[in-house]
Amino acid sequence: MSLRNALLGLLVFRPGSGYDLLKMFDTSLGYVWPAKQSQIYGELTKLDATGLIKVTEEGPRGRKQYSLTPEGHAETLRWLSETRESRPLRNPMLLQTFFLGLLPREDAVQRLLDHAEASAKEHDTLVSLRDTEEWDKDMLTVCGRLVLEHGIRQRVLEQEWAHWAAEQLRSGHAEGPGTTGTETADADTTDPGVVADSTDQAHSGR
Amino acid sequence: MSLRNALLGLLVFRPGSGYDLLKMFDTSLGYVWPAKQSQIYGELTKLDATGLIKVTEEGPRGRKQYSLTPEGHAETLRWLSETRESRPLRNPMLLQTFFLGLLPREDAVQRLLDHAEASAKEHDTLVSLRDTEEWDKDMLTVCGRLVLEHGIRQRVLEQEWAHWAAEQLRSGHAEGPGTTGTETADADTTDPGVVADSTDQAHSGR
DNA sequence: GACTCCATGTAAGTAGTTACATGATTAG
DNA sequence: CTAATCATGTAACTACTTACATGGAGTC
Repeated sequence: MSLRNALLGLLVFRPGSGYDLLKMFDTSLGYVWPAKQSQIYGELTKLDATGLIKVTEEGPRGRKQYSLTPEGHAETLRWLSETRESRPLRNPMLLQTFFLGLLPREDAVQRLLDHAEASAKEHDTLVSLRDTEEWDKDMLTVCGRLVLEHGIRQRVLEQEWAHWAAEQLRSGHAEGPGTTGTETADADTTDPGVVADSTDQAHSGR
Repeated sequence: MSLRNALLGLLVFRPGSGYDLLKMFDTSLGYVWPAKQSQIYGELTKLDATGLIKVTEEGPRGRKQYSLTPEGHAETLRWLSETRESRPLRNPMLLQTFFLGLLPREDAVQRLLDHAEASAKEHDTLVSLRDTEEWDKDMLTVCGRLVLEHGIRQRVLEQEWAHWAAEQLRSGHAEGPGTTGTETADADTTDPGVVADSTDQAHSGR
């Protein structure tokens, strides 16, 4: 549903073709909501069919310029005022972190440091974007700037967290995958399962 | 692909049925990678078919206990060492923020404050989880704790950012949608109207 | 006997990705 | 003339969601 609202939102500001919208996704909106060409065109067709947008002009090369209908405009305001969208639910990087203990400890630590470094690079990109860009005062750029600032702070968080986490692993005494490890615990669930039955795991990481 | 790796990852620690895995998603892993019952069962069937897991025991009520095969184990280590998963790509809340300027200013500000408050509540929940839980030293809980800490820091960030953003909107002088119609600004490309007087975008985060 | 929990599965639909296919217009 | 850019579309696939359907086992 969100792609739909993203498209409608963009069309509030000015009419545009699928191609125009695609460019806007690639340069700005895509940071928080990426979309592929095929998905955008498909969604526009659906929006047209439901009457939330309509073709108001046709240009060269079969260009179709879409504009919001009053219903589309109303729908956008409804979406903004009646729904509160939440944070992202899935975080692949944290999923991997959850299982990082299966790697040899130095590898796991390195993993976290790599993440910190990657975040630092992204941080710099975003900061220079913030400082280079013309930031006038229209709604779109004011709000775009709020979003950008979120991204910057996020990258700072990632770095700080990753360094902290690396330190935890380094100093912690959690066993690596090759040692017997978990035996301290196991109070909770019934199964003493623990990985360790086969010794070959010791060096399986690399 | 990630659900697959999440399931394999859990099965490294101990064999379990679809039902067991579902519970683990609901209580821990689901914070970073939610999954529904139907998807889990479907994925397990596929993993069984590809030989990454197999049924090692059958219990009452048709219970099937799955265990990793050596191939499944290798695949998990490959996933951990050879792929680096990235941050979430889509953030519904930020998508909405991008268009917040379409609401009357006080509504937009309120929106951000609501987000701050919701984040504060989540923060408290996570903190009490951290402080209540038994945190022994086995791999799973050590890494789970890293993930939890990320969540806590994230909620702090959300609050700080939301308050900052609300302040930006409050003090900024961009017009709300009621004042000058952006909606009337059609075909001309560069400026969808709505700007206003006063100066400074005082900048920067904290 | 009723209720809850354990346990699995399938069907229909939405959302998103990858890849292919086609052609017009413009700038050099 | 040729390469880049503008412009749209479709087909096949993977991932995820919602809803339905069924039944065994334990417990009050």
